[in-house]
Amino acid sequence: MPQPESRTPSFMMVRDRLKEQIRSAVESAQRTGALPPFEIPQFDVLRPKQAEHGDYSSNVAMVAAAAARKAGGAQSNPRAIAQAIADQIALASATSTGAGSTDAPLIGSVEIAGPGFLNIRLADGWLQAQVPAIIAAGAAFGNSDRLAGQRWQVEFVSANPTGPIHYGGARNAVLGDALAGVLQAAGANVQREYYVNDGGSQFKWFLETLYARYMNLFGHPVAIPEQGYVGEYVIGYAQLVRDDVGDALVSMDRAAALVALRPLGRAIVLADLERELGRMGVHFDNWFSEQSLYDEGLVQQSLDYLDARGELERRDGAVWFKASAYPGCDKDEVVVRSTGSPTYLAGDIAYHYDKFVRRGFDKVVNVWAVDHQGHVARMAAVMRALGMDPDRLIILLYDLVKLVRDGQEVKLSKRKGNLVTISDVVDEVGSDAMHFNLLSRGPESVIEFDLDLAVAQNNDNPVFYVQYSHARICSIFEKAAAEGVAVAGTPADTALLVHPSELALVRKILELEEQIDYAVDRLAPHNLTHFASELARTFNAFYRDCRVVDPDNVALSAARIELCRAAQTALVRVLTLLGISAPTTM
RNA sequence: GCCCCCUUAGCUCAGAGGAUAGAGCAACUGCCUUCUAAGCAGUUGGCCGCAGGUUCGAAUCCUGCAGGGGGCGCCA
Repeated sequence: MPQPESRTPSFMMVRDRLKEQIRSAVESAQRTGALPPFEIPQFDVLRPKQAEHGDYSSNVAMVAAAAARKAGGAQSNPRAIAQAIADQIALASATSTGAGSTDAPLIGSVEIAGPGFLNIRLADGWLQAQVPAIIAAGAAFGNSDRLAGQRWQVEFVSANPTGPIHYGGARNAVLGDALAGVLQAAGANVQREYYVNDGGSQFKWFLETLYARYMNLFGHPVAIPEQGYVGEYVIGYAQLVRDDVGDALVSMDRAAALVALRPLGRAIVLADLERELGRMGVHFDNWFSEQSLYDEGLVQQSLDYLDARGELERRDGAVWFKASAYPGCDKDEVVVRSTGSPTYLAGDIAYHYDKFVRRGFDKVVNVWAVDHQGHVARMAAVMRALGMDPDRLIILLYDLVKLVRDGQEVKLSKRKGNLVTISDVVDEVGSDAMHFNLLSRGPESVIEFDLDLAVAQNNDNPVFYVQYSHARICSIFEKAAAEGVAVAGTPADTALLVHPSELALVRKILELEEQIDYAVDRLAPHNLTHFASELARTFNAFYRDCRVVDPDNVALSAARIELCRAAQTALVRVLTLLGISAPTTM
């Protein structure tokens, strides 16, 4: 059978190809006089909910009817217009078959239904030909070039460097990581960045706590400051400091010791953050220091820049950013206190100046918890004040995670010390279950996560369902190899795949591209968890209906092995994007 | 008071202006001589918070209202 050798991993999405074919069919119909001349309006190609309505449907005839009527044409019945378009599509498909084309025709049939929908069914031959193409695409399957050439940054987590991250931060981590993944899949050059807030008061209180714990190790009764961190983990950090420098800080005066402690404490807490995030498979390309903005004078530089543009004002001894001049902001914001010390916003202005002006990212996504929503309009104002298009900065807000244990909500607080960390939850439910759970809902929904239930219902967790399917595929490969029927990777005639469950599986696999595109569109990857479940379910239906390993039909077995490999390709791809492992046995 | 988000099956949630609103869990009924039954098939379950509007068509867009959550600091 003809193999689509020329197809690259990023071939045009089916939906877009259909749209193109429909458009040219309309134009052909207009040329032949079947349709009156009119400007082709915006129309949709979408996936019908009902399977009987085909693989795709289009409302082109309905929206064209209005346009035709407006153009004064006699033909304005949507169903009649649909018929004219369908005729042209059928004609085009029939004539494109020959001419030595390596591409099988995409469209199998077109039907007219309801008020004038065009219901399109993909051709079996085309579907069969996609199986080797999917396998060939491998880890790149589902990629597109939609964002090719663009430099993106996703800044996420960015929890204060004062100790382990609480569970709510896990949502930020999985969301940012998955988002960065789909942006990369869409062709963008993506940097994952963690903004380290080592320049503010929280870090200062952390250092003072660390100092107190350190001194306590040597029997000196230094009290933990009132705003310090009482969690016992700081004792562990203090022991690491002692391991590193011994009693060198004990004899120093307090101020000098704190200065010396700054890089030590920073390194210790960052190592802890990195390790903890690493346990969930989340890794950053860059850890950006807030303090460095001050050390390099960038805060002053960007404030001077705003001042020169007339965006600042001195009032009541403080320096204000005139945010109220911008939409969504009802008041000005202090950037330098009357005490002379800059506010957090001053650092943030410099930080974003750095992101866009110095480092030149085309787009930046900041993943923030919803309690920072007041900061969103402010940052848009900052962008405008810096003379940049505010659309280049995208703030992705996600709502909170309510952790429930023993029927009661667990309050998360580093200060109180009854910390529930990411590691705690990874220990309890596992990284994979946590990823799936936190990524199966939209960012704006509140998640109530019952730890007891998660443990008790381990087997009912959808993530296991999906992983089980993958393990099942691997098991089939072993079985096939053991029986000497077919080895994965041997050439096969995928035209033998004609069973409805086989073709349904190919269809579902091919949907991944659109799912990734949709996630990029919305900058929210939660549709991918649902897709993963659907893909697994579709595979299981195929598994039920079609025996893969059959010594009496080696050719068919080989073709089905290839289909399994294609399914595996898609499963691994979507699980990888979600930060979930694909175990070979369970 | 002003601003933002949410409200869909008993529960947790999807739903991209399209046709008869979907999954999972829970409940009930079947299916292992079989490549993983950690699976599959089926049944039950809905004034899509309420009321208007926009249009060929609204869970989806607009307005108002109710309920829930969050934000409005010379905090970060």
